[in-house]
Formats: sequence, structure tokens, C-alpha cells
Amino acid sequence: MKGLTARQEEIFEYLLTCMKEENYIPTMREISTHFGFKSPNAVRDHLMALEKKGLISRRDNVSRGIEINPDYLEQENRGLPIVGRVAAGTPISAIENLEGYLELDNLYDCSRHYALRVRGDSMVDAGIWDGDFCIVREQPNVENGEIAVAIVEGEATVKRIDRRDGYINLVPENEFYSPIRVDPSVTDFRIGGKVVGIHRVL
Amino acid sequence: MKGLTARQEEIFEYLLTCMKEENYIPTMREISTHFGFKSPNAVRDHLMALEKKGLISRRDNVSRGIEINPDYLEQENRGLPIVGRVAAGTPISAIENLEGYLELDNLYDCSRHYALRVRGDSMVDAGIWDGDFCIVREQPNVENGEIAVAIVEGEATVKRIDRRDGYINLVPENEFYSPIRVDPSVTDFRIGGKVVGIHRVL
DNA sequence: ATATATACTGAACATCTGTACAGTAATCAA
DNA sequence: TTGATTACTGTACAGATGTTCAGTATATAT
Repeated sequence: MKGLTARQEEIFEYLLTCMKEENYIPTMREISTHFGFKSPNAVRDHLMALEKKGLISRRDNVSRGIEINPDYLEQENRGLPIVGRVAAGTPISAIENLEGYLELDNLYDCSRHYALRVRGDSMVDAGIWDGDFCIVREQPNVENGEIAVAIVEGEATVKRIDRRDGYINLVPENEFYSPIRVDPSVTDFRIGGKVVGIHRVL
Repeated sequence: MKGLTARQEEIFEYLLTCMKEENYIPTMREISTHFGFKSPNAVRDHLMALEKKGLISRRDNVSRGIEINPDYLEQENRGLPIVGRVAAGTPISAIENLEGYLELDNLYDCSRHYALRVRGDSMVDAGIWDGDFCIVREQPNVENGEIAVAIVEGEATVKRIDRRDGYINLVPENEFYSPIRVDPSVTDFRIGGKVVGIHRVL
């Protein structure tokens, strides 16, 4: 943190703790009693210092009107730092290597996506292994050639979709497997969504 | 939601919006003016109804003292629903199929993990493709046979690690590539961490 | 040596805020 | 019909809260 005094850091830390643990912003008097100050003005001085240093902003005359700079608040929720080229000697956590953040949760809208655990190795040549999680965007159809969740007679499988001549071909990506041809007029079939991501826990 | 009237739902929705978008709890008068009420007591009635129905709790005599029941607040942050067997006819979103939640962000502690974008196809046979994100737990060493980030002369690569006879063998998983043998007494070498997950955005 | 920033105390003030009480009107169940 | 619930208006009040001003003391920089 940039140029904070020990006391200012303590107070800022307390603000972060309140937000993280109780999800509320304390009043100046609450902060005051927490630190044992005898005047709320002591807190005010610190808050104004924190504001000047850009860590918070204050809404005038508004109770609990402290807004924590999102850069610091979401420190933990930014996602995983994406590290680029690693220079010799520098620790990997060095910020210079930062290319961005991999925000896994933000990547996929929970209301439109779900995860499906893959069983079997029919898609290994597409880099989808047994036990992988397919991240699926729920949609009723996909374009030819896309990988999708196909639901045949209530059984969900991940395959490449190829509609042709009124049939639906479920094309595996494994030389030892053959495509499955489905006649939608005979067999109960629907698309469960498009596979938009893969996640594997090693 | 359980037994909420339309108005109560509007107000509760407003509370959630404030928390989600501005990260603060409004005062009763702020809610009042938002809805165009002419008395803060109108809000109070609704808040007490919401409290009775268990959606919020109120801290007495405390400004902005509304706490939203975490069950509703974190509704969106549960992660992706993991869907299991899909029964014929049932929509995939049916809760009966729920096996759990894939909480990607919670899976990895941001302070100990980082993501590294894979370049090249030296690990395709391990199911790691060009462009994949390796999720790496920062640690100074790994066991033999584990996949890790190897940093050789400042260049980071993902390989299977095999220490042998004082040398470190960086073993690719691609029949067209050969292992690289590193002499740590000559070449600058260190482990950047263990690969604990793979994520691919299609 | 002087000025500036930090880290408070202490008292007072205006207003923000939750609360209380008294109503009105509409809806709905017993 | 009666009573309860919902959905407000309107007034008033006590206390919570941000703010201001006047100080004190210490450390740090110029």
C-alpha cells in the first residue's frame, strides 16, 4: 500500500474487515469506540487522510458514507492473476508479470450456465477427458460442428453435433468410437446447451 | 420466494440491487424517496414484513441496519450448478438433477494460486492444449512425476518433472517432443508451482 | 528553526435516521 | 359482518451521526 502510516493502515484494515466479515460500513463513532478514541474527530482525520491517498471516498453528510476503492476491496475477488513471461530471479507474484485476471466465476453467468461432469473418453481428441467438467451454456440449439450436450432418451452426453439429411450425428472425438446417428422423429432428442468451457481439477 | 407480496418483493429487490451495484445498504428514507413514498414509515412497515418472513434482519436503532439473509444475497455466487443424470423430459435446470455447485473461485485461493496461459502443444497428451489456462499453486517444489511450471532461465514452461541423478528432466507429453535435461548447477532453474487445474475457454 | 503532517482530545451543532403513534383505504379470510 | 393484513400518509421526537472549530503533542522534513 502506498504511503500509509501504521495507524492509517490499521483503520483501513478495520474497514476491510467489517466489509468482509459483516458486510457493512461502520460509522465514525463505531470506528472510534473500536480503537478506543475519545472523539469521533480522530477517525475523521484518518478517513480524510485515506481519502486523500485514494483508498476510500466519502459521501458528505451521509451516514456510513465510506466507499472503499474497489481496487482494494476486491483484492481477494479479482480472480486468479494471469502471469505472463517470467523474468529471471523475479518472484512470480511480481506485479510486472501481470497480464490480467482469470475471473472464473464472472466468466459464466450462473443463471445461464451449468457444469456437467464428463464420463468416458469419447472426446479425448478434443481435449475433453473423463472426469472433466464441461461448462455448458443452456441453449436449445447449436451450429453444426460445435460441441454440445446432447440429451438422447434422457441420457446426457457431450459430442460434436452434425445435423445432416434430417438426422443428427453425434460425432465423438476418439478414433476408436463411431458417430451415433439419431433420428429425432423416432428418438427423444434435444440439445442441453453448448459447451463453452472445460475445467479439470488435477 | 416465500409468500412475498408484489410490493415487498420490489423493495427486497431494491435492497439486493443496492448491495450488488453500490455495495451499501440504503436508509429507510433513501428507500422511501426511491419509491416515492411520503413517509419513511411506509418503508418501515415493509421492512418489518420482510423481517418477519425471514428475508432480512434489522439492527435496532442503527442507521442502515438492514442485514440481508445470506441465503438470498449469495444466490448468484453459489457457483455453477453441477448437473447429473438428466431424466427424459425434465428441463436441465430442474433441481432434482443437482449434484452440487462448481465454485470455481472458491476452489483456488487467489493468494496462493495463479493462472498461466499455455503456449505450444508439448503437453497435449496430458490433455493440456495450446491456449489453456493452467491453474498453478505456488510452491517451491513438486514430487517426481507431477506436472509443474518449470522456470528455466526465466522462461516458464509447463512440463512433467522428473528429478534424476542430480539433473531435472522436463518431460513433455507429446510423442514428437523429447525431454529437456537441466543441470541446476549450470542453468538457472526453479519450480514456479504445481499445476492443480486446467481451464479452457472455448 | 520553522513549517507541515500525524494523531489525537473536547465540546457543540445541525441534520440524518430510526421510531412511535394516529390515521385512511383497500383487500381478503372467517 | 368482523377482523386481520397490506399499503400507505402525516406529524413528531429522541438519539445517532457527520461536521466544525479550537486545542495539544510528537515526529518529520526543509
